[in-house]
Amino acid sequence: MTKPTSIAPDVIRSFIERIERQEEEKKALSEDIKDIFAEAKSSGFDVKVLREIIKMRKMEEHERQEKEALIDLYAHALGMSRG
Amino acid sequence: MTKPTSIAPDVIRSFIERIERQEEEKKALSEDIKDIFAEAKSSGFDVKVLREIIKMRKMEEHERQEKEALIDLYAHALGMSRG
Amino acid sequence: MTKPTSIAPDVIRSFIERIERQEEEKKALSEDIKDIFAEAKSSGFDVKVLREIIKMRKMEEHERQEKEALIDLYAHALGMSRG
Amino acid sequence: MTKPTSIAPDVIRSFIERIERQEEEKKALSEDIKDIFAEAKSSGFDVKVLREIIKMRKMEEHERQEKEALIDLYAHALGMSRG
DNA sequence: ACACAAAGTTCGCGTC
DNA sequence: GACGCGAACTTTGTGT
Repeated sequence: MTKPTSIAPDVIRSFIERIERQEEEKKALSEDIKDIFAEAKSSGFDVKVLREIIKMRKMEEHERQEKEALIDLYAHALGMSRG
Repeated sequence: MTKPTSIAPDVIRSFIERIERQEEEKKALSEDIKDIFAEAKSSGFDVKVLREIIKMRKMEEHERQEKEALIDLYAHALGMSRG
Repeated sequence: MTKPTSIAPDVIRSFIERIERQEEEKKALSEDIKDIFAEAKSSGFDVKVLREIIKMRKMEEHERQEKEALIDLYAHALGMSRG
Repeated sequence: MTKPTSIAPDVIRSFIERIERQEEEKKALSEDIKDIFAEAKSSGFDVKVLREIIKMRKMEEHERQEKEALIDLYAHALGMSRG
């Protein structure tokens, strides 16, 4: 068996390119979102208000998840299992 | 009137020391909090559960504030002022 | 023609949901990227170094684009077109 | 003698409120620091540079402490005490 | 020691 | 064009 002479340039390149591809897609999505806000604005909506609403909806979702987590935690602390 | 020959070493020193003092206090508070958790633990409480409860209370407070912000935002968007 | 009774709840809902959908996709991509870094790490690569490389490549890309822009500028100034 | 009906609600409440109080103070300090930076900025200082200086001073302090610790270590190893 | 979570810091956009 | 706000990334701390 032969020992590799260096640290696999192909492998590292592959990782980097995969990541860069995903980041490109993320960037595209960010631009899409920006466009939607612009569209909403030109439909007469207040962008700041929209952002605030979206933020609140996200928090509500998050809070719901936290409640679930807390219930689980109590259940375990009390030696109960959920089934 | 005389132009200062350089950038006020005393002034910059003062700013830096004021900031460092506050950061010291912050660090002390972090340690206090750690101690309280340790104390609670040795009183038989589950630290993880405590953290979760505190997190949820914080979120509820935050959510309340967001609702206020949204109401303000709507009020402004609708040309109303809160008096 | 009927006058709308309020400020188009359906329209605002549509905007918000479109945005939320894109944000979900962004989040999914972020997790994908995280996974790739994890995979690279377990292949023996240093994540911090990888990040650094990616950052450098991005800067180089940026510089390349600036050079392109400059060439275009000159080309136009000289009445040339790139074909 | 009466058996407690549950797991000490007052005690847990006390712990939580003590922690929350310390966290409030931490938050207040963070805001103070922010204000000081703002004040420095409006006095013509570059906030980024200030941050960098503070970071360096912190590192130097850290190194100093390590040296102290090393000296202590030697002192103990040699049966000496610092008076 | 590793992974997840939170905090702090930096970057980019919109506004004035 | 500078300022402030909001989002993204990085880094530090915490729990497993």
